[in-house]
Amino acid sequence: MPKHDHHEPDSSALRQAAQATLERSGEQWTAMRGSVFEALQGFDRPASAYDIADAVSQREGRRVAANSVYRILDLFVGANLARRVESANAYVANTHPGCRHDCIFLVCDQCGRSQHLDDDALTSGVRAAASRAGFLAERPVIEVRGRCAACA
Amino acid sequence: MPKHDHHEPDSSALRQAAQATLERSGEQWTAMRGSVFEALQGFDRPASAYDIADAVSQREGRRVAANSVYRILDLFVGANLARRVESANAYVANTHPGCRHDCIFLVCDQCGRSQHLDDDALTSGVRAAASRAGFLAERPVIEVRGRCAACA
DNA sequence: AACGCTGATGTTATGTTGTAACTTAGCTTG
DNA sequence: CAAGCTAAGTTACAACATAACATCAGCGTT
Repeated sequence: MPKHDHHEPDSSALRQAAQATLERSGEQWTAMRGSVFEALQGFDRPASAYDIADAVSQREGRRVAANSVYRILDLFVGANLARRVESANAYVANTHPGCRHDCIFLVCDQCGRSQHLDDDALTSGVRAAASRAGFLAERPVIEVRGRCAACA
Repeated sequence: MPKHDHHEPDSSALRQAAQATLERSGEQWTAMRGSVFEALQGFDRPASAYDIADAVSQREGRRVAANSVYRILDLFVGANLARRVESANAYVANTHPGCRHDCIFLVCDQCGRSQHLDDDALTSGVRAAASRAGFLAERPVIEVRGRCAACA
């Protein structure tokens, strides 16, 4: 990974992966969608649709309505490019677009940042428990509110 | 359990248990709080603060602001008389006030009803996973969206 | 080029959820 | 009764989310 690259290779790689994933699912990668994705990536914590609308508005020098952002975020969530953090009414970019598994978010009540955990044993345990109760699990929501290491 | 009782003994027992729990925590059980609790109990699915405000307004024949309901719901959640279902922006009465453990909600996307699971192995697993990540877990949010047995 | 189709976005309006700030009422206690 | 407290009322607004309809660009067809 070249250290001298000014264009943040990780984030541009992620953007490209997101684009590829979206296109593979038969959707277009438009300028607007690119802007929304980049704005989303630019936050270091879950961002609300309105946060993103503001960021995109800045970046484009014109008023972008929350409305349009919601549409695109819904698309992203459906295509797994982004995740919704339910307990924060906010969204994060998925760092592994294309890989579609349940995940766990740890959300700091102090700084607002979140980290992402994968633990298939746990998530499949949750699905199994739902199943034993006769429930058809479609979307587990597993989040933990508390204090992150930096804020504890 | 007497079948002929018209006053629904379970729910009045629950109301009494809730009252006892709240009072044990040093808070008053006022008429308003009673109304809110009973309204909450009266729903067969998670109810929003506004749903409850409407129900209480009906029941009391006067306008009750959502505001007041939120205050009381927050109190109830703090005292464990009620739980908030994050993925539904709604509240349910806790059928076991006084016993303060993590719980899992299964929320049906079709009928909106939710059921409550207890699975200490799972919830402590989630807390442990957070802990391993250096995160101080304060409030796990474990919910599953999908279809209930009746709607599947 | 004119047409009509489609998908994406813009625009406006409105609905829903949640808080904040301040006031009023009722109770308790000196 | 006055002071002090807690609960609840009132008003206003902030934040989150959706609905309905208009516009526009691209594209294939005539």
